[in-house]
Amino acid sequence: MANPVIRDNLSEPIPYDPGAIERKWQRIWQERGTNNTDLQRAQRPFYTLMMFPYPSAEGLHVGNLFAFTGNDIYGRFQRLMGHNVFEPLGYDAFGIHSENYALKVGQHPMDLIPRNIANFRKQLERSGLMVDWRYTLSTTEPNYYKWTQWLFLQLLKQGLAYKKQAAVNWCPDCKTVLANEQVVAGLCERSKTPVEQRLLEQWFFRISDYAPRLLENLDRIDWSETTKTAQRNWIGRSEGADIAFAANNVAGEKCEIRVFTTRPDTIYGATYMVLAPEHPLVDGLTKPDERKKVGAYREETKKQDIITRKTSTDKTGVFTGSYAINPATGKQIPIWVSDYVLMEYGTGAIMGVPGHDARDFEFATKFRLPIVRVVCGEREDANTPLIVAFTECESGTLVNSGEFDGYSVDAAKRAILEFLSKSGSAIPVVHFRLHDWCISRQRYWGPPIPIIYCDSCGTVPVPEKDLPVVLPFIEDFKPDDSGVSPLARHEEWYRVACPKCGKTGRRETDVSDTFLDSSWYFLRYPSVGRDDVPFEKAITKKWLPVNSYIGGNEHAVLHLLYSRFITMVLHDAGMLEFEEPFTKFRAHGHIIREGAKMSKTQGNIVNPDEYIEHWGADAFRTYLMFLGPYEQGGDFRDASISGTRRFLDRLFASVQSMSTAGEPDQSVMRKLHQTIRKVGEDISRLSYNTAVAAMMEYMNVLRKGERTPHRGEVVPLIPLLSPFAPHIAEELWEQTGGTGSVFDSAWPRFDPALAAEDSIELVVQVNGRVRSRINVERDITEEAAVVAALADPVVAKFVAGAPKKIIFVPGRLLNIVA
RNA sequence: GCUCGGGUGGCGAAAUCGGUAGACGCGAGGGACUUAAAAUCCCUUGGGACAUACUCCCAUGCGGGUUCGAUCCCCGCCCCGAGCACCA
Repeated sequence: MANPVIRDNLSEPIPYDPGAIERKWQRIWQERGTNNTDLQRAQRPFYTLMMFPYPSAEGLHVGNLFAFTGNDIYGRFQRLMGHNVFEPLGYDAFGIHSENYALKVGQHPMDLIPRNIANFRKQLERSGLMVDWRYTLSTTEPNYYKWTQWLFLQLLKQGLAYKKQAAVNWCPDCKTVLANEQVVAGLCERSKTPVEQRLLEQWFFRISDYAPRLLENLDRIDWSETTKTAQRNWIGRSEGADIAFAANNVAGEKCEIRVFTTRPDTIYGATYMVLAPEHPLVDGLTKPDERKKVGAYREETKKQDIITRKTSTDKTGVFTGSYAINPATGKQIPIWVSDYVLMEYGTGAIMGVPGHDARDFEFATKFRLPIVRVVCGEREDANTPLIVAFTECESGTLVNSGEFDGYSVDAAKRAILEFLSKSGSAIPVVHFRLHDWCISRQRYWGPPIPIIYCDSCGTVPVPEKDLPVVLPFIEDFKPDDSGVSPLARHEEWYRVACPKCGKTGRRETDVSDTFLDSSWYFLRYPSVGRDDVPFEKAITKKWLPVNSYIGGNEHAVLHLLYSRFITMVLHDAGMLEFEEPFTKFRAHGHIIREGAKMSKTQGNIVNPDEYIEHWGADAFRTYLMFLGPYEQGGDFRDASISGTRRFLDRLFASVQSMSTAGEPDQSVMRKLHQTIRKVGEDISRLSYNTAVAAMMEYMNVLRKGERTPHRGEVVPLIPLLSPFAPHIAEELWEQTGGTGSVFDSAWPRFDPALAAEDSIELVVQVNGRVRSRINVERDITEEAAVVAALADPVVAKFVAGAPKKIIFVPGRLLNIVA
């Protein structure tokens, strides 16, 4: 292969021209199919997955490239380690982002998205990813979302999809449903109108049924601890009790109010009860005199948007006029209604224990309800006044609690629960805060939910053979004041024959959440091209679960949880053999610039094209990996890119000038083998910045004092560098006579014997302070080391008499305690 | 408020198991080459004391503790970032 660089002066070394080299190798990879994986014949399959991007009109972001490059390096490394690596990439192109952008620029997403994708593809190819583009996908393609709809039908069949009324944010001015992100401080982000709650019929998935399993499996998967912690908190297991409080409703009938508490030990301190405004018992418990007030309060809380309601801490509430009986004390306690109690959690009712819960304390203070101390700390007694709620429980002891006085909190939890259970008024329960997944979106740009409503047959699923329910092209896709999706206005699409009886029915006009699109895309990649099945059995068995997944932690509790849920559902339906989709997951950090996350509003976005143009994709990739620890992210600073570029220049120059005469230098070869080991270990644990540093350090040794490096010292560095800078590596591999692609060669073999040092620098400390460093044999004994150390005048100066104690760390350090 | 990350030179950072603090890179200063500049190459570069060297002292957000020895472990704070947030 001819060198693309034209030499006009043969005495000058050929300069490194990344633009030419990168174009050349991107062409060759394409022609030879270097990045393609033979999925059928692969012997050692390794599936590496990166989070597919949303193809924005602005194009590829440095953050995308940071994420993809880190994945690509890992994939290329695994290939050099002998695996058949499959590295696919696609587009998450449905959803509110695309739709809003299309609305803003006055274009149709069906026109916009394909253009964005084409642009992304071009940018991605320039960045040198080892992606097998034969297996790409976009969630907006009918042959993809056909299976997203199929997935919905499977959940329906399993009884895991259901419809119920739920609140959504509604902007009365824009007359549209808003996503939570579009509500800023209770106002619509566009019109600044106060947002209201509207109740709509929406589809839900029973992810909460899977809460215990989603939680327990976390102990068995190799994921970033930060991600697992986020999921644990999100799933939110809490152990406690359901306790029944007896009351009489206004009609004089007995009724029972069930509350959930994690602190049954504090029941003697329960001086009132609170029901959520939506609680079904509120009507029956509200006395005629209070009806007006309670009704008004319920109306008012309904109006509040979801976010304001969840985040306001100012306590409000109204008294129903009724009382319940505290089952422990037998006393009457007032029943209140307040929106600080949420209908969605627990039983929608609580016992108010103002002495030992900060929120109850605030509420009781505001409404002058009695506050009773039932737990006290070491320096307190039953009469110590409460200025704030006492919530420390570890060392607490019960007081004012009848026969349980003196019990520790832990003992009391068990004893009181047992006592209440006997009378049938309490049962131990475990609650999870994980809510069912609402997948309905009253929008246009998504896969239509495959349901038909028929006046005779009710809710009828679209038969699988009729999938996909194609999203029609409609000119006016803007949401309107009907509160339903714009699709409802498209008569000929909306009216459809019922699959059961043939009479005219109505289609479901909501589309599904984009997180449903992305909850299964990794299952699809290996089966791209198979239109008869969502994922083909044999190929899925061969390639899944995913071996390595690296992505942003912002998806810890959304995409990553949904994917696990969907995988479990398909496993339970007998369609998948595994129940966890990603064997290994690592969360990468984020690139910031000038102290802030890069964003358009901050005006600190970096366009990768310009950098690639100027420095080359290889230098840019290497820089991104070098700027900080990959799992923590780092600061993007233009100035530092020159360092990684210089490093590549020096490697390129070394290959042009290396000598073939004689033998490689032994001490350089020692450093080489130490570098081989370090780079391999560092890539394995995603410590990319130190891997690059190690190669730079080796380069410094290689060229120290303007020495001419030997061929044997230089060539092994090429595969080491290749995951980071694939183009220059291919070029130099070819120049040094390598056959085929460097990525079909092998990772250099590490030889421990060649890496071992004969002599070491032993650190000598006196009383833990470094006083000297002495050169000794690698395996020097403690006795010999002490003799050598005391021979050092500086050490001797600090050791007056006989040493009291000697600490010897072989090969490293000697500490003389004088 | 809760949870999880962080805090180390002028800057980005390293130190994998409690054992040389600051590898590697940027920037800065000096030098070589050049008519000159750029590029390249070489040297220096945490602070302080001494004229220099040897050497010594100080230094990993702050205050304590454990240890022969702490950037690392423990206790109590401060600050920054991310996520969750009236979850009973």
